Amino acid sequence: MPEPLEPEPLESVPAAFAPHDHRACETRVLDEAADRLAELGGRLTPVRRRTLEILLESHRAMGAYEVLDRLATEGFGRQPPVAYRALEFLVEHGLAHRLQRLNAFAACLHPGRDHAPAFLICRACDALAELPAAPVRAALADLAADTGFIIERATIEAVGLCPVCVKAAA
Amino acid sequence: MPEPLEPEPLESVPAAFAPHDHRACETRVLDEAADRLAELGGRLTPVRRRTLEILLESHRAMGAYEVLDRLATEGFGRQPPVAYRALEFLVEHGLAHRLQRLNAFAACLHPGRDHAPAFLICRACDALAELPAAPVRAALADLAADTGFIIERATIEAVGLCPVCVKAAA
DNA sequence: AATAGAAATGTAATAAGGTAACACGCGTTG
DNA sequence: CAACGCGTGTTACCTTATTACATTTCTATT
Repeated sequence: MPEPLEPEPLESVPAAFAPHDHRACETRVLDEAADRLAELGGRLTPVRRRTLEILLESHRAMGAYEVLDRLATEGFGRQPPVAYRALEFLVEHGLAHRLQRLNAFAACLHPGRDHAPAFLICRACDALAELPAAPVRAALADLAADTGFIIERATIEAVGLCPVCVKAAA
Repeated sequence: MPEPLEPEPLESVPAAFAPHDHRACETRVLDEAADRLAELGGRLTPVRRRTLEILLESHRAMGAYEVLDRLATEGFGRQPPVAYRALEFLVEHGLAHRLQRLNAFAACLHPGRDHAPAFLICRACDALAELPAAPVRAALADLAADTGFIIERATIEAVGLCPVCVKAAA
């Protein structure tokens, strides 16, 4: 049964992996994005806004060219830089993430100040969950500290099966 | 994969970040590779062996096309699949790693020991260190377990400055 | 030794991902 | 009104990776 939606759910099961009111999800993120850009000074132009909406339509990571196709059919430019620039803008302003493993992008569901999540990617349904990764990063920082290496950015991405697909497989 | 793990002679500063007898380093890995393949049944053919040697020549991650150029000038095929297949073989047999963040490959310096290391990549000198990542993975597994997600593979890569370049910068 | 089948190697062709360089239009602002 | 920065669009090109298929080499039998 669909779970009731709480205002600020500290999801023990990320929303990506469970049925939820996705419309609300989108709206919330778009609102937050506007706020955030007001603070930071960035402009949420039509292409950029549409790009974010496209990313938000599913809990999936999308390739730049997939986004581009969508933009092109909606009357925006059809050359790669159009998508890359919009995506880069979103990433720079903390509104989207870039997933290295997939060479793909996803909307950021929790735009916030210092925000460096880990990702869980379901290989069966492509669902993508964004987890607070503080403990993981701490562990990594510990290791690195011993070596004298200074971490500037770290990528933590896991591929596997989400709860839904685990059940489906059984 | 479930292999007896010898006590790891873990350098507190990975060899990649410090001067060391690299010739010995190469020889050791090549020997271990041969052993490992004898067990597993893989064949270390000329292209494959040469590919591993090329990766071993530096503590860096190399692009597939960089490897391919080397192979081609040495008389092997000059089409991409030549390099990709050899690299894929090495990765499958635990003799090399694929770095997602860089779209690149590196020789595995500890074949058979820690099959799932974390990587530290120096953005200044491209040095690459391979660290046992058990604690990091444990932390990640913890997070994932709460969600019911089953991790099959995880990528943990950090970019920053190695000790040598930190000093150089100062 | 002969040979069928599997494994490995090679090729060409193309897909997918990404960047550089430049032109135009639009709002600010001096 | 310039002059400017910024955003958007374009063309052209580069890098990375895969598909499909032909050929050679190994290996395990007879």
